Amino acid sequence: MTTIAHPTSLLDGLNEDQQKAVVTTEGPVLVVAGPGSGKTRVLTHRIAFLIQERGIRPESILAVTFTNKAAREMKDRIARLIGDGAADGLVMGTFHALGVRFLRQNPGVVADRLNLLPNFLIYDTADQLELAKRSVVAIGLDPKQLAPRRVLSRISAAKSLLVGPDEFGREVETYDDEVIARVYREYERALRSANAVDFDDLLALPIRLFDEAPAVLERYQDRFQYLMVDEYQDTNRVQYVLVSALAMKHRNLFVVGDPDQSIYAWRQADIRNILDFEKDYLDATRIHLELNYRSTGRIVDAADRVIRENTQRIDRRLRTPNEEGVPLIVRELADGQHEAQFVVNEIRRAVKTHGRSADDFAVMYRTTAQSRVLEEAFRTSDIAYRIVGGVRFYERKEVKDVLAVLRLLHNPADNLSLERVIDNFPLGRGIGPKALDAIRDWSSQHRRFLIDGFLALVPGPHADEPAPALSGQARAAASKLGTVLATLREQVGSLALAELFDAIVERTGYQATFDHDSEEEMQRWANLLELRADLERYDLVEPAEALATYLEQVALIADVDSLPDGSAGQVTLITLHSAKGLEFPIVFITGVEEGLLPISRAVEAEFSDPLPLEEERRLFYVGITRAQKVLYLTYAANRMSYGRYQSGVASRFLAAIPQENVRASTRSANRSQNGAGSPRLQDRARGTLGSRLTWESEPPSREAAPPPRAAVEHVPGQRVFHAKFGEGVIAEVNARHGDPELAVDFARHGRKRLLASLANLDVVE
DNA sequence: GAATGCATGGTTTTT
DNA sequence: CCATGCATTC
Repeated sequence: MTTIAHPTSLLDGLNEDQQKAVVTTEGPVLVVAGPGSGKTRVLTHRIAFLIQERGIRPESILAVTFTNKAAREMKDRIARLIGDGAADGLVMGTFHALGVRFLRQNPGVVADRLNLLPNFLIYDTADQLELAKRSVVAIGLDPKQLAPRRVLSRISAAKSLLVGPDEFGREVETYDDEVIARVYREYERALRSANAVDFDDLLALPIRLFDEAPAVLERYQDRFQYLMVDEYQDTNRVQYVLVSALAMKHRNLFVVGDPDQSIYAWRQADIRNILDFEKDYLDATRIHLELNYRSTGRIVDAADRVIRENTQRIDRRLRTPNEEGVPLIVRELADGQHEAQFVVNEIRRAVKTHGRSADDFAVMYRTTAQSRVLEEAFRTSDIAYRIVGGVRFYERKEVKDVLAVLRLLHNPADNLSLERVIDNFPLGRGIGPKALDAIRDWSSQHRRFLIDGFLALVPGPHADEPAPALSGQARAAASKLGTVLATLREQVGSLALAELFDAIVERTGYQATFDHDSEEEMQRWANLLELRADLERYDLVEPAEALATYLEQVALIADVDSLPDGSAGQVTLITLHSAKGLEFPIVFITGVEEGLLPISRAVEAEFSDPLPLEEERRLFYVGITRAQKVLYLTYAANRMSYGRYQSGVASRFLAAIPQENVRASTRSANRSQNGAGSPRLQDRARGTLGSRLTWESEPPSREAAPPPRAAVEHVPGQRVFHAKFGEGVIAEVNARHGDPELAVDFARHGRKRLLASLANLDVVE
């Protein structure tokens, strides 16, 4: 082949192992790729290589990624390698997107065998929870006794293991199992009667589809000659079965993963999938990518030392050709607020003095709850930031409300959405439980959808048809709702989505409920306008298809998917889980404390089951290895949880990091750096004399609490930070009595008058 | 049927 | 702390 004499540009700049991974196109291949070892590069170059050098048609290639964002970026990179359009037809996406695709492409079989009509909806986590709750009630149990959340996680786990309600029922061991089996059965029934699927179904139903119609599977097996799966260590049983089935014919299965980055065992991810790959495929080629090109020597070394403590791993050493870099910065802060302010200050300093851009930074944390305090600090600062996850846009009440109407219009079987509309829209007023029961009776009697009961009450040509037994006010209210829904339904397919949005918020009276004088409600309305803008992007889509396309896109969107691919000039606030696969020049990992990282549940289980603790350590490892240049590790001596301060200690994980790689500083070092030494005794005396008011936001533990300090020279114009009020600017200083009284303008709380000795202000900058 | 107020329990992590 | 759910009241 000519490619040997003239090495193709697709191999340029790749090391020997990476090249091998690219050119080994035939047969099963396992790539064990450490963090920063260029696996995305290998994947993109390999796909480009298959198309350009091996002449494989793009539509014969299937690549599964962990997020839509990863898919998008890889497609872009491939286009850059071999030109726009050269990879058209390549199928690349998440497992869930792939699952939907299989279901959508086979509407006949899906309807006949799986009982799903083509307009089926994908229920999100909140919908699932609601459905689980109703299922608990439906079988005559109390959701307070049997937490829907727990039931749901059991159901989800079962589905991930391809265990249906029947099999689950057959294998019950305890009474608890038995009850859950009954809920599971009801949950499935309700889901199907709503013509809906949940996330787990997107993976499990394609497998049932293939079982029911082997010809369909064969078609895909024939088509996808080359399969690639990224993040293989985080696949679960269903995903494993799906991949195995698809790859069975051509056996060109290329999987990439890193057992040390397996962080989804709680989601039924099974690390054995990657560990046993060579048992499943005896002729597999194994390639190791161990050279880390991402991080400095000190960061790589720290990561290596940390992960080395795990027992459940293949021994290997992470190395880097990169320079040693600067030491890691480990810092203890007084509490969560100070931790957040420290992060903000460090970022501001680096931006000002080192010319860093905000998007060079990521702030990571274990639990989403931690993002609150961080956000507060960023909000009162002048630094642009972005939170990945948290309260998801599509989960906001007002957004879900309008989406419920859209979903109902698309899928009239969606009773959950209909009831949401009744509960939350002005139009639903006057329709109470009694009226709803009557309509429900009618619908089951006539074997019609619930929504049809409302439509049957609409005055007009069908007035002679049987209608639900309602009278008076309830009838009038239901009829009115029916009329609006009927009108809206007629407009689906002809109106553009944004216009449909307008019709909805207007005709249902929803828009009128927003109070213009309430800042909060105007924010909600702004959210809806954002939704409207989102809908406008579908103007180019065929109106008949637009609604279906939009709803599907909404359902499958992940938190990180909304992260712009390029730079946005914002600091990224993100959970450690979501950060997997990303990289940033400067990373802060916050809350590196016992109970948080590792999370308390893992600590509690430690002696009976060490695996969760090891997963926590892998999570920390994932976080460390996101950093390219600078890594900060912070923890707080006191942290607020459930409204109370609890004192904390540094995470055991920190102990593994060699001291010579660290520039540590204790809280007191941190303090004295802030100017003046600390005349603690005096101040403490004054502090106890002072009113409780100024102390209320301080940790109750006097020992652990930072002593108040004075002697910091305060001047007007100075930017300061207060644990409770956030950032502010000093407006006046009145020093008549030795202990200066300050007037501070806080961004969020307006002007406050504080005594310098008690306010415990940190000077910003 | 809606508005208000109190009690309760919950935070791991996400497609 | 907070969000949710239930009870009380009108």
